[in-house]
Amino acid sequence: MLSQAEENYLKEIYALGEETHELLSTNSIAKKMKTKASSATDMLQKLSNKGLVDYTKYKGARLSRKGETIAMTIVRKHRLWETFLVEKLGYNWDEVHDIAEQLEHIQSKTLTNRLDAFLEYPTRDPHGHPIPNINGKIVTSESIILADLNINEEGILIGVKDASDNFLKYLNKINITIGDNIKILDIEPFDNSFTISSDTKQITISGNVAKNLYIKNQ
Amino acid sequence: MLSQAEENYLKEIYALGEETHELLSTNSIAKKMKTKASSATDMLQKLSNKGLVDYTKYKGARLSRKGETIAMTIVRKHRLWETFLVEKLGYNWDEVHDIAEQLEHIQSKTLTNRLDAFLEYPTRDPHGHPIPNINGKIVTSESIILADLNINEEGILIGVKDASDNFLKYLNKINITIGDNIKILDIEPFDNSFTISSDTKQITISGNVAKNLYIKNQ
DNA sequence: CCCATTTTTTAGATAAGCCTAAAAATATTT
DNA sequence: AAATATTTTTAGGCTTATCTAAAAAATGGG
Ligand SMILES: [Mn+2]
Ligand SMILES: [Mn+2]
Ligand SMILES: [Mn+2]
Ligand SMILES: [Mn+2]
Repeated sequence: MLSQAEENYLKEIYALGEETHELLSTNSIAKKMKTKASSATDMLQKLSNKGLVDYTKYKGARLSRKGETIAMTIVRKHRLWETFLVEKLGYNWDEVHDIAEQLEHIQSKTLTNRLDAFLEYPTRDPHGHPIPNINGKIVTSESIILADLNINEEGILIGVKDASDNFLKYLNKINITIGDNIKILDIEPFDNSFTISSDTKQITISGNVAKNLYIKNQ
Repeated sequence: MLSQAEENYLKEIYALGEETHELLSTNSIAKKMKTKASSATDMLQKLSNKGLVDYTKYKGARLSRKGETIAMTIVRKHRLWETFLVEKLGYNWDEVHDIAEQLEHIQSKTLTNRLDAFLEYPTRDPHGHPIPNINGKIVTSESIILADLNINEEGILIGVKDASDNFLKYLNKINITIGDNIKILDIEPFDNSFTISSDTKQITISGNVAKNLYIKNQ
């Protein structure tokens, strides 16, 4: 059985490496864990001894097959609990992360799957992030980044890349939610900002914001 | 913020002292925590420094006012989560303790109360144990022990005192559940066993079992 | 390719929570 | 009331996860 600290490391190493699957630097892992590089080194050595990461001194680390499997179970639990908190307890999408951060560590062979069933097998969490299934596999429709759309193209907002408090609160403020139909009206080459219509309203968002919105690939 | 270990101690000290409110010996606390007396001493010193127990070296300990308040919030969480697991996720009453043992430590100002509302403010958990309300107060109808009833008296089973796996599985086996209408048919003075009718069926239980069943005081 | 800078690892400390063994206090017997 | 037994505390160790400071390795500009 892994400690909460070990599980948190595995999950964040997964998040960091998800896209590139490259070796990750000790520093990048330490930063993600909000800790010091020396602490990250300690943990990488421990996880390496347990066969959960492939780690070479001074080179970097990535999850092993076994480590990735465990990381997926934690991601699954995190996202299912977030879904529970929003769907069943009425929380907002910007309120659930810290609670799920704790709930993801509950150890029970059956709990996760019963929760999954209770929620009727959701495929995405409140931030639109895909929920791994019981086998740890992600099976969801592909998505693209809003910033990659051209003028006059449109699609449904299915998720956010950055799920930080600040970003979610910003989206609340400009009244953009998952499920909105978004159409690109204009792209300003000068600052790369996007003018979009979302359902009825029309707004302008920065290129940075546009890079953090996932649109259903249709 | 208290550690899980500290919270577990407070909760078990509460459970031990609930009835008598007497000073508790280090040994009794150690036994309840399934740990060594020296470890219990360490913890009692720490809790005493934090003002959560009143502790006198070589004499014993009891919860302080402040410690009891905290203990009640943990008991509340434990029992609400057990109720959730049975009512919403379909667990049996003998399967939920270990999971609730973990869930009771989730820290969130709002979660417990939202869960309470979601469950429609239950007053008893799946074992019939009273659930403290948002103010930490227990407000439930009084109950008496089945063993205190006389021949021909009857009442509704509202809870069990011992909620151990073994006892719950025994009750499953003899088909006794909370809500059953139980009537005392005979009490055998020789071994203090009780012959009872529970709904339609008629069975004999030991005096020990009878001492662990709570009947609604009517 | 060398030297300075940056990154990473190691060394040594600390705090929590547990342990065993020994010492101290208390309780029980005779 | 002494001797013995039991209970409780203390002393000292271990593990996990963190930190700071120092050492070692890697990197990159000239
Ligand atoms: Mn976490
Ligand atoms: Mn999420
Ligand atoms: Mn617990
Ligand atoms: Mn219970």
